[in-house]
Amino acid sequence: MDQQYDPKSLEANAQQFWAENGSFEVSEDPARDSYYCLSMFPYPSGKLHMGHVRNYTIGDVISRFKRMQGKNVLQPMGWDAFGMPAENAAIKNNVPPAKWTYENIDYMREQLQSLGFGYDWKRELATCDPNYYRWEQWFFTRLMEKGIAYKKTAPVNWCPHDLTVLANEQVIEGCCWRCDTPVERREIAQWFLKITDYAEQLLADLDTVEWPEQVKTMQRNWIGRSEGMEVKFEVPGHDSLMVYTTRPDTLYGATFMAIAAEHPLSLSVAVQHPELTEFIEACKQTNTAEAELEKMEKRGFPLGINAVNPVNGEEIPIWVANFVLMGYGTGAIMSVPAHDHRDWEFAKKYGIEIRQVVAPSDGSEVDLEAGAYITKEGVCCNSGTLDGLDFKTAFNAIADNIEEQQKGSRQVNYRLRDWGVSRQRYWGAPIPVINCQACGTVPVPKHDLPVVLPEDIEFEGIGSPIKSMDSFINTTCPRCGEAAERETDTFDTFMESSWYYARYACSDQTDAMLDQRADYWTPVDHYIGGIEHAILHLLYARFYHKLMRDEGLVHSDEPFKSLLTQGMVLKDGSKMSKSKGNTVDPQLLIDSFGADTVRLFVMFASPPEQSLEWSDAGVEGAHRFLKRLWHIIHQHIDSSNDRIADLDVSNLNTIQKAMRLKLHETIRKVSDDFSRRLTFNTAIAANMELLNAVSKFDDDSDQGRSIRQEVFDNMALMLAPIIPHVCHQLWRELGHDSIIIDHAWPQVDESALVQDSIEMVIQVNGKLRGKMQVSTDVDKTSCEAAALDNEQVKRFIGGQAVRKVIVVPGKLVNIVV
RNA sequence: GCCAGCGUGGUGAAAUUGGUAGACACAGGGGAUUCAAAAUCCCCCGCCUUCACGGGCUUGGCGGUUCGAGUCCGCCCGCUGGUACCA
Repeated sequence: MDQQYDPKSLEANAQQFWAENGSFEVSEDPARDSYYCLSMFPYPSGKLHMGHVRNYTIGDVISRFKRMQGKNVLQPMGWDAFGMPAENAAIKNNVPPAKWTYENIDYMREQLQSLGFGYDWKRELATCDPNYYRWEQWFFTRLMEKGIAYKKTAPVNWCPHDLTVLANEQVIEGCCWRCDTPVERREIAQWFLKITDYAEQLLADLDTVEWPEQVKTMQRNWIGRSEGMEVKFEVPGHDSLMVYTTRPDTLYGATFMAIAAEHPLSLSVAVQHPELTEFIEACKQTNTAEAELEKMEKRGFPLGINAVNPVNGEEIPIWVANFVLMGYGTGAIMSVPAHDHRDWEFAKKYGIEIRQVVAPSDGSEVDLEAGAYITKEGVCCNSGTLDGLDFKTAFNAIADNIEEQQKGSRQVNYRLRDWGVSRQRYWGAPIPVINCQACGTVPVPKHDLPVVLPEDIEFEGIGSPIKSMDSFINTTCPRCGEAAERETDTFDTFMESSWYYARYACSDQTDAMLDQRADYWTPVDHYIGGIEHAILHLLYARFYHKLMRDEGLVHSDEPFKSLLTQGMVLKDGSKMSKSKGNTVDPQLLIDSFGADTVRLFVMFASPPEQSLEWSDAGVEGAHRFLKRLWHIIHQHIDSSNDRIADLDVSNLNTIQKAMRLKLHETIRKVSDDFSRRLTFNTAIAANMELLNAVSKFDDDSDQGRSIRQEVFDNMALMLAPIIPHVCHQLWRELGHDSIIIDHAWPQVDESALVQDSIEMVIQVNGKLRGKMQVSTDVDKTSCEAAALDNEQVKRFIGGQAVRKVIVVPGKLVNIVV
C-alpha cells in the first residue's frame, strides 16, 4: 500500500508525542555537556511573521542537531512584551495594552507550537509579568546604590501640540506623526546607566567571543575609543571653555570655536540679545536622531565673544552652532576648518579663515579651496615649534606643553554615551523610585517590590495614563514616611531584553533574580537573531551581564559565546515589519502545506546570514520534495516486506559502491554544513541530490535493498532537525523502535569514500580546454604528461612553446604558452 | 552624513583555502501518463554565434595583483541594515 503524505495528521501526531513525553523539558545535569541555544524572543505584535519563522527555525535546527550529538540542550522561549505597539493598538482599538499583549501571546504561542519548535515551555516568561520585572526593579535599586544609575537632563522629541514625548520613529519629516506639528528638542531629567564606565571592558571582551567579525567591528566603532586631549580655552570675562580633541597637533589651525545652543555661555549672552534668542529657539526645531542632525543644514550664529587659543594666545571667535549638542561631551568644540570636513563647510559658509597646519610629507601642495585635507600621515606647518613634526611627535610635544602649563590633559574618550533608560510611556516597567520633597529620589525598598504597573486602565489620550493616576502616584516616602510621589516614567524595553537569557535558567525562582542554575546554562552557547540588533540590544545585554557578574549573580564575562546574525526577511526590498505593514502571514502557508514545508523552504531559500527577499514561489517546490521523499521511502518499505539483509561492503559492484560513496560524501558534507558552516541551504541541496541519485538506483538485489535502507535511514537522520515531523514518522516506518530526536547523528564510513580514480581539469592559459580521468595516486609528472598528451589540449597549444605548467594535485593542470 | 554589509542566469541561490562559474531548486519549454485535467515521471533550459562539432562573452562598473580572480587590492555606482525613544 502507498499512503499519501498527510502533513496535517502526521504533524499533529508528532507534536502530541513530544508534548506527552515532555521531550524538550530539560534539567540541569552536571554530568552532561550543556548546550544553551537561544533565539531572540519576539515582541508579541499579533502574529508571527516570516522573520520569526526564519529565526526560530534556525534555532530549532541547531538545537535538534546538538541534541543528536549528545548535548543536554536548553531551548527556551518567551515574550519581549513591553513596548510601544501595545499603546498604539490601545489608542486605535480601545483595548488595554495588557489584554492586547496577553491575547497576542496566546495566539503566537500556538503558532510556535504548530511549527514544531522544541522549546521547554516550562521556562516561558513574559517581561510584562510583575514576577519578571520586579527583579529588574530590584537590580536597578542596587545600581542606584552603586552610583551606576544616575539622573541628568537629556534631549527628547517634544510635540508642543500633543504635549508629549515622541519616539524617533514617531517623528515624520520633523513633524509629529499624529498632528503634524513641527517637533522640538526639549531637555528633561532622565535616568541613565553608566555604560561608559564599562567601555573598556566592552571593547576588550569583544576579542573573547565567537561573533561575526562585522558585528564586532560595528560594536568597536560604536564604542569609538579615541585618544586625545581635553584643552581649556580661556574666555576673557566669562567661564573658560573645555573642549575635547583627537587632533591637538592642529591647534594652531583653530580659527573658531563652536558651542551648543543650550550652552550656559550661549544662554547668558542671549539674555540681552533677541536675535541670538531667536537663533537658539530655531536650533530647537529639530529631532534628536543622529542621522537627522548630521544631514541637516549646518547653521551658526556669531556670539561676539572671543576665546584665547592656549598655544599661541590668538583670539578666535566663538559661534553658536546647531550641530553641537549640549548632552554630548562638553557642548563645545574647537574648529580647524583646514583639516576637518564639517568645520571646513562651516567656515566656507560663514567666511571664516581656513588655515593650513598639516602638509603632505612628500612636500606636495594641497588645495584647501576644494575641501579639507584630512590625514594623520602629514607633517605640521604654520605651527611654530611643531613645524616639520609628524602626527605622533607633534601630538606628544603639544600634549606635554599643555599639561605643563595646566591648560589641559591627555584623555581617552569614547563615542559611546551613557544609556538613557527613562521612557515617558505607559506600557513598560515602572522605574522603582519615589520622589520625596525632603529626601529626594529614594529607591523603592526590596520588600515593597514590585512596583506594579496598573493594568486596568483607560487609554484615551496620547500620554501615559499613569502620569495622571493619583492612586499610582501618591505614596509615602520609604525613608521619612511623609507623603511623596512615585516616578511615572518606565524603563526602556532594552532593559528587559538585557537579562532574559539568564532568567530562563530559573524562571520559577521567586526569591531572587537568578540562582545557581544560571551558572549551569549561561553563557548562551549559540544566540540567534536579526542583524538589526547588532549594536544596541547586543551591547546592552553584554553590559548588563557584566553588571550582574559584579553583583555576583553570574560568573562569566560575556552572555553569548557565539552569535549567528540572520539576515532580514525582506519584502519588496525592505525590512518586513509591522510598522511598514509589509508582512507575509506564515499561518496561511502552515495551514495549506504544513510546518515541515515552511521550515524546509525558509532554510533552503538562502543561507542564514544573508537577507532573504520573500517570494511565495518556491514553497511548492519544498512541498514537492517532501511528497517525493515520502513516496520514494514508502515504495522502498513496501517492496522490502521481508527483512533487510546485512550489508556486505566487501562484496559490492561499481554502481553499489558509487551509491554508498554518494551517501557518505553527503553525510560528510551535511555534518560540516550543520556544525561549522551553518549553511542549511546547501545541506538540503545535498540531500536533494542524494534523493535524485537514490531514485535512479534501481538495484533490487538484497545488497541493493540494504544500501537503499542505509541511504534512507541516514537521510531521515540528516533531515530530522529541519523537517522533524515527517522524519519522526518515517523513522518508525523504516523499522526503528527508537525515537529519532534522541538518535545519534550519522557517522561517515571512511572506507566508502575511497576512490580509484578522479577527474582532473586541463587548462591552457587559464581557460578550460579538456578533462581527464586519472588514478588517485598519480604523481605530478605523469599528470603533466597526460595533460600535454590530451588531443583537445594539443590543438590549443598548436606550435607554441610551453612556458610553464602548473599542477594542482587532484584538481587541475594549467599549461601556460 | 557616519558605521557595517550586500550586488552572480528570467527568479532564489551554489562555487568552503585564489583553481571546472551557475550545484540544488523556482519559473518556463517539450514529452510520457490520462477521455480530459490535476498530480506524478522523463528531457531541455546563462547570453551571442554555429546545420553541427565548436568558438566567443559573462559574477554591478572601471582599473590592478596573479599562470589563474565571483573570491584579493584600489576607485566608482546601486541596494539593505544600524545611527542611541521601533523592536
